[in-house]
Amino acid sequence: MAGPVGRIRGRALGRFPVALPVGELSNLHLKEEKIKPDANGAVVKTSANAEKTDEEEKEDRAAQSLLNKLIRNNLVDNTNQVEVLQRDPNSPLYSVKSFEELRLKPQLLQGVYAMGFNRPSKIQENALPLMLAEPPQNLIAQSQSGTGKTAAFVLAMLSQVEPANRYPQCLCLSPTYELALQTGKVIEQMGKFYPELKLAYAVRGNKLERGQKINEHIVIGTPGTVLDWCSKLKFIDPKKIKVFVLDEADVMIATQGHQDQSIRIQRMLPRNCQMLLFSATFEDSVWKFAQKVVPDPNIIKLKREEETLDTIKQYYVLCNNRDEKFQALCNLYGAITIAQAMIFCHTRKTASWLAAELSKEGHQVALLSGEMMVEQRAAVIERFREGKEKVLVTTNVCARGIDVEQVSVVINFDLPVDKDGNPDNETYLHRIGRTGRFGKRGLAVNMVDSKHSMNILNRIQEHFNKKIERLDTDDLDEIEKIAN
DNA sequence: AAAAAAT
Repeated sequence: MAGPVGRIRGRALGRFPVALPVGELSNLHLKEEKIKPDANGAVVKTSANAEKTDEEEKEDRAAQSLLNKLIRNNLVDNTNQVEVLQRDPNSPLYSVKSFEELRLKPQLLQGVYAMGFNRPSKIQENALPLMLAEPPQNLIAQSQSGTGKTAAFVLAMLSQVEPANRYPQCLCLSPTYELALQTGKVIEQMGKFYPELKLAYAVRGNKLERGQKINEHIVIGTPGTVLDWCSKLKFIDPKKIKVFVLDEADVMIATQGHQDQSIRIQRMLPRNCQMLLFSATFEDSVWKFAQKVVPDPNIIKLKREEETLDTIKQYYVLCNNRDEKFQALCNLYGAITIAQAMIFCHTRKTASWLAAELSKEGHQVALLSGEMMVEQRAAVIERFREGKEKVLVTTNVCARGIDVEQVSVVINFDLPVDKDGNPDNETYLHRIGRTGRFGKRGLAVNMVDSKHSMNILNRIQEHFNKKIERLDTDDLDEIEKIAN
């Protein structure tokens, strides 16, 4: 192991002095001319100041040579799996290996450990120091499903809360009702050692009285309700929000997603509000848009080949029509109910049809789609979380973010396609990411029912450059194989 | 096509 670099010195990173190797390291930053277009052709900006004095040039060269040395000594991540681009040239290239290093408030650190986290995950190592820096830094961060993004931004929100101030200081948007509830629970758990901390859910079904004011410190919600509460209904004063989080950020700012409402909400926030965007996927055009709407962003980006999780085995089943898909699914039922499974359909109609048909065959399944009442939706997802339901038939409403550890199989009864019928690679990755959480093994089975859908699957395969193997559901040995 | 929505 290489010796220490620089000297350890306190530094005002975050609200508390942080011990970190500053000295030479503090001069380390990525130069604009070093940044090349990434694999997707996007060029990312890192440094605001263009002109440099001779002195600065010299410092830059020294910093670069130190960086090279550090890389040789493996002190800096040189695997190139991720690109971490920091905006502030004066902040050190820095990642934490323990939660203690972040100098979190004690009650927050207590919450972290109470949740069973021991060491920061990869994304947490890199994102937390940036998010907790002083002054607050904006961040656009990409990390695979099930790698701890939620805990990362929840920590960022909680560390900014001043409980004495009885008004919303942090706002987090989720694309769906179920995900908002889930993220809310994480906030509550992680913040449970702040006795005063209050959280408000701005979601459908939560009715407030006219003229009422939200005095909770953190608001978690879905875009439509949050926008209403901020504008027309005036329940929330957006002017005092310090941290704005977009979870599943790509779908939140996509034109065909929740762009309208999200941007309208963003415009109501104060200019110096910290913006944090997190997702496992950022399709090229959305990535560019994200960099336009986030001022001076820091960036954590995955290379295409690192987007998929190797722990998730992917298969396809070849059928000729919907009835054959149904039969194949019935053959699989025994294997998938060893643990829990999620079955995705393209429409609400197909989902409810499929749930009904499986029930008729004597297979117990639960159904969850956006056409149901929110109370019912909350009850179903709760039963699924508790393991009272083994199989959940659903639509894209559950494609993103839903974290049920026992889910070991994801079935795409219909392949994910967008409104033009093209393969929806991002949704594919999110769907299969409902399994294989936190390094666990997972299985994805795609049901192909025509030449057309085989073509879609092939294009998904090519996009991720990942082999999807054929599975024969009439062969019991094969099914045995997937059941482990 | 789904989701969001006190319209």
